[in-house]
Amino acid sequence: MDTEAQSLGAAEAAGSGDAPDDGSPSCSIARALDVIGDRWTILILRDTFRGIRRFSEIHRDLGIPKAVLTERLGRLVETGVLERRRYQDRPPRDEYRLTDMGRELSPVLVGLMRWGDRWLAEHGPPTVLVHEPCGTEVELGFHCRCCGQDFGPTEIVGMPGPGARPGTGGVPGRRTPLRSTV
Amino acid sequence: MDTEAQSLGAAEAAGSGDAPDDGSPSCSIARALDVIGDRWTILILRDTFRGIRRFSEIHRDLGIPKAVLTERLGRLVETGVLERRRYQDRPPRDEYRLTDMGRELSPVLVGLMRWGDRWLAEHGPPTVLVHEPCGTEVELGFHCRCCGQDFGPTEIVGMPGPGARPGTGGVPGRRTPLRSTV
DNA sequence: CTAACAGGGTTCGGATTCCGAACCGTGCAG
DNA sequence: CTGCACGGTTCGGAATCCGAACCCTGTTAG
Repeated sequence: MDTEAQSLGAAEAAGSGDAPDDGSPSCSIARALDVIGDRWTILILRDTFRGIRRFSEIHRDLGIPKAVLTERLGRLVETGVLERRRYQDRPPRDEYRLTDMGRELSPVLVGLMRWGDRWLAEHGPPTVLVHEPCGTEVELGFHCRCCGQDFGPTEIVGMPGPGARPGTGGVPGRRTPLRSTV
Repeated sequence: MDTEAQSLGAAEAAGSGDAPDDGSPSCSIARALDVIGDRWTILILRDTFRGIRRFSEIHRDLGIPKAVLTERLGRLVETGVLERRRYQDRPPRDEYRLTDMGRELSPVLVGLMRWGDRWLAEHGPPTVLVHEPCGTEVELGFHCRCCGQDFGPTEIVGMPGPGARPGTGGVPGRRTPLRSTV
């Protein structure tokens, strides 16, 4: 039988997803989810990527309760994903803009979008993303700088990195013997 | 001033994120979030990618309440992201495995992981993903099949696709005039 | 045969969080 | 002075989440 596993976080295969000692998860996915792991938060970010940046605009667009929007925007600003910036003085109005940190979430958003396009869109993609200079549809995928190749998840393996915690699964520095089961 | 916007879903810039007429959102990101837009759900998927596939293993690994795990696994099976498969008969034991649909979420998971590595990992990435054939670290990014180039989010624009709803923002078929503000 | 145990759940209060509607304060504009 | 838009806060009630306890099936030990 195939008891082999597949990539993604092999280094802490036996650890709990949560706080082993210092209160923060030892997995980058879990840590990322502590910041943006919430439906509303992701939709707010989608809006800011689309240029919808003001409290009232986001509120109108999403139908999100104001109290929740206030809380989510505050948290995003606090963690540095968005910044609050005054864009006019009379009357004073602020908008919420993506920081570099926020902008680097684009692969996650695009990944969700492509997946929804592929598996959940009855009538085809509502929106198509194209490479502006040439108008071709954008691809999102894995790439190897060494081989120059594109490839799928089956060719990926995980191994402990510099931030691996002792006692959370893998022997530090040694490659965890995982292979794809795809 | 720059009132220009950035990619991602331009086609429904004025629409609500939710159900315009048939009860399902007209944005693929929102639709995707209806299926996997939950912290626990994503952590469960992370585990299945790592080869943790049994109820008790996931329960132990995440510390998730059993009732919640039962509900999430049921929903994932129902939507086709996971499948429940018997892997031994005496005693009867099942495991939850990724389907093709589930496996195609890998860019989202990897995107979250890279982002967490880059912005939230104090001591460096807990886990490193490498291209198995050559051992080089995996890159995740946008690619243009036409130009053969890799590029960032600033070179992406959104336009209405075949599944765009009338009255949700853009004129169908016409490119929405968005540019990056990065 | 009986006891003990693991896997995979279900049930049940109590604590959080979410939600929608109403209200509030500031700064214009008429 | 009145009205209005923006960006919130406050406030119950409803939905979720949580941990602990319990349950059923099938297996292994004595």
